[in-house]
Amino acid sequence: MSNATIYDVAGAAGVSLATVSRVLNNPEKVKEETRQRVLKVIKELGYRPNVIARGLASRKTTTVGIVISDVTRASVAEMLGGISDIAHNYKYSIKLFSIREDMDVMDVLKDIVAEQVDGVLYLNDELNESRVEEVKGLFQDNQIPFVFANVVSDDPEVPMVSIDYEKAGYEITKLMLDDKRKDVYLLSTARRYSVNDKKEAGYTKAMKEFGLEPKIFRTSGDTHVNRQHFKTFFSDKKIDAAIGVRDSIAVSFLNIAMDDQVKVPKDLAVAGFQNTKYALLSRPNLTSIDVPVYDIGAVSMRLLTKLMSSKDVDNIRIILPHYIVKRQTTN
Amino acid sequence: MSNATIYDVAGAAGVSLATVSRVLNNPEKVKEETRQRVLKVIKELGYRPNVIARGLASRKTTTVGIVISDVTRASVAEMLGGISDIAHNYKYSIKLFSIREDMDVMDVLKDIVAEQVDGVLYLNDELNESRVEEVKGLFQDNQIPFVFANVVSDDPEVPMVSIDYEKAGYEITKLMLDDKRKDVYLLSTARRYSVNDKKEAGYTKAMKEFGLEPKIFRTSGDTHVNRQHFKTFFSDKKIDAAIGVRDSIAVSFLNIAMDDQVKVPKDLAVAGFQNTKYALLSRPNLTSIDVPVYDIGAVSMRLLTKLMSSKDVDNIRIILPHYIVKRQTTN
DNA sequence: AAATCTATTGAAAGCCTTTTCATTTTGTGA
DNA sequence: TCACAAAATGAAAAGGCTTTCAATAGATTT
Repeated sequence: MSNATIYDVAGAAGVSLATVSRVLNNPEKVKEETRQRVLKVIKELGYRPNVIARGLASRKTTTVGIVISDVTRASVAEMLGGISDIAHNYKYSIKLFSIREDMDVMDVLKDIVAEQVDGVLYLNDELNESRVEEVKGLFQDNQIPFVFANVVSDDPEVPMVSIDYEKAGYEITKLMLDDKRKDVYLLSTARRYSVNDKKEAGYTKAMKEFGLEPKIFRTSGDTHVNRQHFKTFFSDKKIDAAIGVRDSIAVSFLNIAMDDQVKVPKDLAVAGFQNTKYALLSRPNLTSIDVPVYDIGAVSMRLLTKLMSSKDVDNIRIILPHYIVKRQTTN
Repeated sequence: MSNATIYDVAGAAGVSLATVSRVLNNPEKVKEETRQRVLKVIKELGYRPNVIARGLASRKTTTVGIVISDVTRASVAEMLGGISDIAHNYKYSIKLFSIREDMDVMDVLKDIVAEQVDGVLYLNDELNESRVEEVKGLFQDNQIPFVFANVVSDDPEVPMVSIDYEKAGYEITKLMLDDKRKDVYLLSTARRYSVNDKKEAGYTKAMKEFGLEPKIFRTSGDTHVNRQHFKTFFSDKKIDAAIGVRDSIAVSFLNIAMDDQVKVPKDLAVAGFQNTKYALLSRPNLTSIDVPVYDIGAVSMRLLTKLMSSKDVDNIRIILPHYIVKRQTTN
């Protein structure tokens, strides 16, 4: 059927392979007339170049590797949407690599290198600085362009696209404090990631400014476990505001508060991060920091294409704007 | 760095390429002693075979293509999780292909063929029978194994993994009817897909059994548009139960009902399909049909690996079990 | 010890392109 | 019409691996 090779096309069009290849890759180098003839044959035969052979010959696969931890997370999926759209525009294919807990990260990355991708997008926001450096080292050694998406690194050499999480953390905390709240908790994750560290830093800064003691409560990311943790909250603690480092954490906290007949936002203000669908579908609607996740994906993919084509890109560290979406869980 | 080729390994180990290749692909064919020697060199040099070259030579890429419409949808992402896990077990890489509205499906699929994937998983549940046949034809012509995941097709030749959506539709409707509800609406989508057709068929069957007229309300999938549509509902229509073909539809309907002070589940029962996180995070918690989305992904990937390795697979049509998760929106 | 197998290895072809370099064709100006 | 530069084309190498086939070495049989 459509397993015609370049030989078949060349034969049918009465030209050499080289010419067919040129028609496809450097059309301006072949005479209009022959070009049309070749294109006609290509169409008739339904010829599509074998991308593998092309990849071997040109040492370019027009494929990018996307490294993720958990596709299931709404933000990851959303980012993937942006990546996919842009990749399609630039005719890049996407290869997905999930890194699960039990895997050796560097080992997976070496596999990715062996896959001959032209570039790598690293999506895992649950990354700390030392890991970032390791990853950077590996890709640089192998001369593979890479971009971190939604990862905050202080290394100026690391190409990244993110929002200013510290500022966001500061602002949302400030919102609570300006509303005369005193016992503002930050609900963070047990494991430490650079992104959440930044949120914590912003939160802490705001609290300190108001002369208040920062109160960071660490919980697992798991909704069910959270539930257990949060239950004790209203009996034990004085609290009038809670900021979840993720919407899902904020919403599950909110739900438990509602079960306990806590008046929101009168006695308790709640806010989340990411402004996912959860925030919209929760009752009352959750105030949240809108992180332009789709855009982070799209922009980082675009940055990657630049890095893959030319060596000198002016700005390899892009901070996208965020804003607070005020809804019913805050005044 | 680690751009050692098979030649380097062969040279360093004092053997021919063929032997190195055998060590990697048919270890039993090389003497224990030499094998160890080669493996040692491979390790030292950090050699990893170039998968592109390997793909060209062996005509196998150990890569599967996953066709999706919208990664963003929670169910798609979840399925992708299952696929990814199993693919990893079998050492397959994943290439992602999104098909957006404005693209020509068959054209994209031909591209996928050109990408030389060893098999294809088609995830789009928004598929009608004729499209399924077209897709099937293309892949069969090109001898590429394929599986439809979460797609219902009546063609016995089409490999597919799904649940029995008709039965599920019947059961959830029956639940409402057994609870003495009379005005049971099905909130479906404007566009017609085989999966939703099945749900509708089950719903209709149950309604007819109770001598009631089926009332199918079609809306767009978009949450915001739904809102407009649904607003009119409580002033205009008599309704005591609503079944959304997706959780998100059910939840947005539920939210609007709650805004209108409708008593749920007393005066209005609501149920959804898929049992996503939305169902869990909504207030009150949404009753939903649990669709084992992760498993559908995992099982279909496993089925695909079978199809890719051997030609005769006993059962190419797998129906997974579903069940109703009763929560607070129904009695 | 000769004959026959079998296990192990190597040489070389092949997979389908791209790309370099050489060659042929075309076009231009005198 | 001729010389020469530019444009168009083709031949062949290269890319890194798998795989067939032939050759060698070692083991087994008689």
